[in-house]
Amino acid sequence: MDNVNLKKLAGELNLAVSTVSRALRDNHEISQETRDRVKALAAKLGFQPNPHASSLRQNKSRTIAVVVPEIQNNFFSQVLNGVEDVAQQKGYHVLIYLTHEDHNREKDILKVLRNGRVDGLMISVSNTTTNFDHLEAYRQTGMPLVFFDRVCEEMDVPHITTDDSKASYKATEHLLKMGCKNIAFLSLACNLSISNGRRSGYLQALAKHGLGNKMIVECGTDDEVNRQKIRKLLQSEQRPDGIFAAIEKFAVNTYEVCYELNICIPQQLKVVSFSNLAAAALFNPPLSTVIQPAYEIGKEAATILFKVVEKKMLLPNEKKVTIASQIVERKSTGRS
Amino acid sequence: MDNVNLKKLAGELNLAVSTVSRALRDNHEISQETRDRVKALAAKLGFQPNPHASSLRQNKSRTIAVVVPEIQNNFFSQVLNGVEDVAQQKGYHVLIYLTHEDHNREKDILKVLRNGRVDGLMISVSNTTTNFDHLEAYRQTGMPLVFFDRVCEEMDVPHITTDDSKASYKATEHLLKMGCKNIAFLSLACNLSISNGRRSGYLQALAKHGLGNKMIVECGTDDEVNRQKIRKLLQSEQRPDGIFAAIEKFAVNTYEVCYELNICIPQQLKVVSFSNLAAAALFNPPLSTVIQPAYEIGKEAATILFKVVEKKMLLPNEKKVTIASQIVERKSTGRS
DNA sequence: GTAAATTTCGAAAACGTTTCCGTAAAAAAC
DNA sequence: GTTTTTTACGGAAACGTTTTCGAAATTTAC
Repeated sequence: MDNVNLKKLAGELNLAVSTVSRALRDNHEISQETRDRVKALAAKLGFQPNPHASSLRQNKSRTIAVVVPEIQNNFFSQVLNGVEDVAQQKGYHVLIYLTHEDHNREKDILKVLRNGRVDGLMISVSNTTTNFDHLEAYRQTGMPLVFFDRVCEEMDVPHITTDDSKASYKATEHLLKMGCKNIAFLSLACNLSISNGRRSGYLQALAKHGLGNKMIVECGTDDEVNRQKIRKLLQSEQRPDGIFAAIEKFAVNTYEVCYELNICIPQQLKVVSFSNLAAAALFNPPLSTVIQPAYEIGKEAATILFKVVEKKMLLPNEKKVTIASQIVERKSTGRS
Repeated sequence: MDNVNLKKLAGELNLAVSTVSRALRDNHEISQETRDRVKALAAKLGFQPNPHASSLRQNKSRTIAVVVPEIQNNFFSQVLNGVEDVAQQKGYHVLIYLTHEDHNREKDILKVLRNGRVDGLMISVSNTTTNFDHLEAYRQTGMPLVFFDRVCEEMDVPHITTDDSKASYKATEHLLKMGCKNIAFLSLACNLSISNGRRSGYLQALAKHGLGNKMIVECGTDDEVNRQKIRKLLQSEQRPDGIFAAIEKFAVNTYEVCYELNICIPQQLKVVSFSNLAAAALFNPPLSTVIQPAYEIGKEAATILFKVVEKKMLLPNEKKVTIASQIVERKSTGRS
C-alpha cells in the first residue's frame, strides 16, 4: 500500500519514469497537459517522493542539524524555535542533538554527521569543549557550519552571537549605579568563549570605575554545590552587596540561598542575571535580567546557514553577526 | 576528499564492495583477518557510510520525528530531552517539528513524513486539531505512531500521558482544603482531550464536595486577551477565592493581573497551576504547581516507539501508559 | 580416495530517485 | 521541399549501500 512510487505512477499513466519525475518537478520539457495528468494522479494516490532516494541521487538532504548543550534551558529552546521557523518555511528538516555539556558526546555527534546526513550544521559548543579538532574535521569535509552563541573564535566560519561582553559591562555598571560597591560574578567554567565575554565585561566595568576588588565564583551544573559556594560567599567577611549571575540557574541558586539565609534582595544584596525567562518578572523580588535575543539568534543563524548551504555569497557583515542583548531592570536591583 | 565510500575502500584493499560492506557489519561470512583489515582502513580514512544509500536499501532511516505544538514551553522541552536521551542511546536521530498549535501545519508535517523519512513518529497534537484524518492517514501506511500528553483517544495506538484528571482533582481538592469556596478554572480550548481531563478533574472535585458553582474561563495564546478575561473575572460580583490554571502561562497572567489590581495571593486569592517551571518556587508568592513528569513521558514514549519500530510486542500495560503528576504545595495556596 | 559440508568471498541486482543522452515527431527556417 | 530547430518524451546510468545468489577453495566426513 505504502509503495506508491514513480514506477507505479509511470505504469498507471503509460509514461516513462523519467517523464513522471520531470513532470512533478515542473520541468519545461514536459507538456503542460502531461504535467497536469501526472500531478493529478500523484495527488490522488498521495504520492510522496522517497527522500532517501532523492537525497542519495542529489547528494543533499534538505536537512540541517542543530547541536546544543541542552534544551531545558530557555535560551536554547528559543533559539531552536527560531531555527525551526526558518527551516519550516524553507522546506528543510531539523535534526536536534543534545551534548549535555559533554565534549565526548559532541565529538560522537559531529562524527556521525560527517557523511551527508545533513546539508549543514549549526552548533553552540559544550562548555567542556576545549579542543576543536572535531569541528575542524567536520569543516574539512566542506560542509556548511555555523556557530551561534558559544562559538570557537579561531575558526573561520560564520558566528552569530549576542554582545555578551558589552551587555555584561552594562549590567555591572547598572549594579554600580544602583549603589553596589562590591560585586561578585557567578561564572561558568572559563574555557568558554561565551563566559569569557561575560566575565571580561564584568571586569572591564570594575576597572573603568576603579574597583579592583573582583570576586569571581565559578559555578557548575550541580545545584547543591552552587548553593554551597554562594552560601560561603554570602557569609564571608567581605560579602558582596551585588551579584551578577552569568546564567539564570545561578540566579535561582542565589535566590534560594538568600531565602535560606534571610538576606533581603535588593536591600542587602542586589541581583542581576543573564536570563530569558519571561517569568523573571514574577520572582520575589522581580529579577533584573539581561535578555538575550534567543529567537533572533536562531533565526539569523539558520538564515545564514541556509545561505551557505545554497552557496550564496555571504555579505561581509554576515560572517560575524552580533545581536544586542537587552537589560530589563526590575526590583532585584532596585534602590533599597 | 569527502567521498570515501565502500568502492574506494574495496579498491584500496583489493576486495569486492560486498565484502567490505559485510566486514564492516561484522558478518560471520568474512574472516576475522579480513574484517580487521577493512575496519582498520575504514577507521584510518574516517569512513562513515552514506545514510541515504543505507536507508534507501534497508527501507529504514534510524530516525524518528517528534511533533510538538511548541518548544518554549518547558513541558515539551523536557519531553524532548527525554526522547533525545533514549534516541541517542539507541543510535537514532531525532527530527523536530513545531506546529505552533496550528492544525494546518500539523497536517502538512504529517503529510511530508508519510514517505519513509522516519521510522516512527511521536506527537502531541495541536489544540486546534479536531479532525484526525491526517493522523489516521499516517497510521494507514503502517508506520509506527505514538501519542503523548495530547492524545487522540479514538485511535488505537500507544498513549503516554499523565493522570491529568486525577491530578486536577487533587489540585482542586487542595484548594478546597485550604479554604476556597469558589474556585475558577482557567481552561484551554475544549477540543483537547488533555484539557478535558483537567477540566473534568476540576468538575469532579467540585461535585464531590457539593459545590455546583463552577466557573470556567477559556483562555488562549494571547496574553493580553487572557489578562482581560482574568481581570474581568476578578472584578466580577462573585469573584473567585481560588484559581486553578490549566497551564503555566495562565498562572503567569493571573499573577500579572493580581499585581495590577493589588490582589493579595494567597490571602485574597489562592492560585495553583499545572507547571513544570523549576523557578515557580521563586515566584512572589511561590506558586503551587502540578508538576507533570515531562522527562519521563518523553523517555517512556520514545522507548515504546522504538519497541514498535523494532516490531517487538508491546505488553498490555504499554499500550496506555499513565505516569503520575505531582502536586507541590507552596505559598500561593497557603492559609492566608 | 571421493563426496559433502563449510568457509570465504565476488558479481550483480535492488532500493527510488534524478539526470544524461538519444530520438521520434512537430514546427520553423530557408 | 529539404534542413534545422524545437518540443516532448523514453531508456538507461548513476548515487552508495545491502543482500541474494553463486562459486571457488578449504575442510570435514566416510
